[in-house]
Amino acid sequence: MEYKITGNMIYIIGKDEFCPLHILECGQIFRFGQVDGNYFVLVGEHRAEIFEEKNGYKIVCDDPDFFVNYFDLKTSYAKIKGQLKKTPIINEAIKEGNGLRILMTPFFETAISFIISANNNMKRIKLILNRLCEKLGKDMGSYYTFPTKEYLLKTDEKFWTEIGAGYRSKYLPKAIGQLANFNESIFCEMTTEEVRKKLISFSGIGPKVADCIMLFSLSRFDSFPVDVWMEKVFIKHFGSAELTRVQMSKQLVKKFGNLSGYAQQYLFNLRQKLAY
DNA sequence: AGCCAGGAAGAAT
DNA sequence: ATTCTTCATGGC
Repeated sequence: MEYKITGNMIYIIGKDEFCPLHILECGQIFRFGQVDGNYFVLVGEHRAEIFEEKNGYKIVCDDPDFFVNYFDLKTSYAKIKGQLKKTPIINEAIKEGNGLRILMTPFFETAISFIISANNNMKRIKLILNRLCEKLGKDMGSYYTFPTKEYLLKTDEKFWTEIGAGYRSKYLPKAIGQLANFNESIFCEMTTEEVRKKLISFSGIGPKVADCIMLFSLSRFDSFPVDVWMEKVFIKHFGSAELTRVQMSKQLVKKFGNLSGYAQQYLFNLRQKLAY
């Protein structure tokens, strides 16, 4: 992936491995939007805006080094896509999501976001997270940051109910307490199965949310989150409907190995077409 | 109006 | 160790 940094800008050279539509609209993050037809993305305390150019994209942001890591620009997708194209259904999905990339979202923000995502829909997840940041984030003028642990630790069940988190409101304060004095760097020495087990021990985190956290914030690409959509895709394109979602996920990880997460994202990006 | 959404917790079996 | 029930809420 070719890029160069100039001042507060990152220039993406070429459009084959980077497309804001594919990257942002595939459900790995929820704090993004458009102004004047250009995508912007919020992560932690940062903001970036993406402008399309003739032969690439211009990312205007507050911290280019942070966003080089966030967009994982040092990873080339050529091999990944080449390998995955051998599976016909994913080859089809890659055609429709060629510029997709898996982001490197901070652990704590990802965990909170995906606890909220359980049995929920994209629009309401975005709504709840926007309300959270407006209430507890730092006002940066044109946007609000994601709240710090310090502020999140002060929240109670009532707070989350008020911003519309529904029945997840009772898990969140407990999960925040558990996560706040937990250092995710210990995951480095653990297998993916051990990390998953640890994550599931936290309130509000089950198998699917754990898989999302591992994939989107811990670079565990040997995980394949199976939600209601991927269950439909699995039944139609991969196997029987008699399996549980956890069993489907296991089968898919066995098939795709360290490319599982990428495979999942290409399929999820095309979920409406592939599920029915 | 009823059904659904990037599921998990707790109870029952 | 697995299956069943319940859980808020905004959008379509």
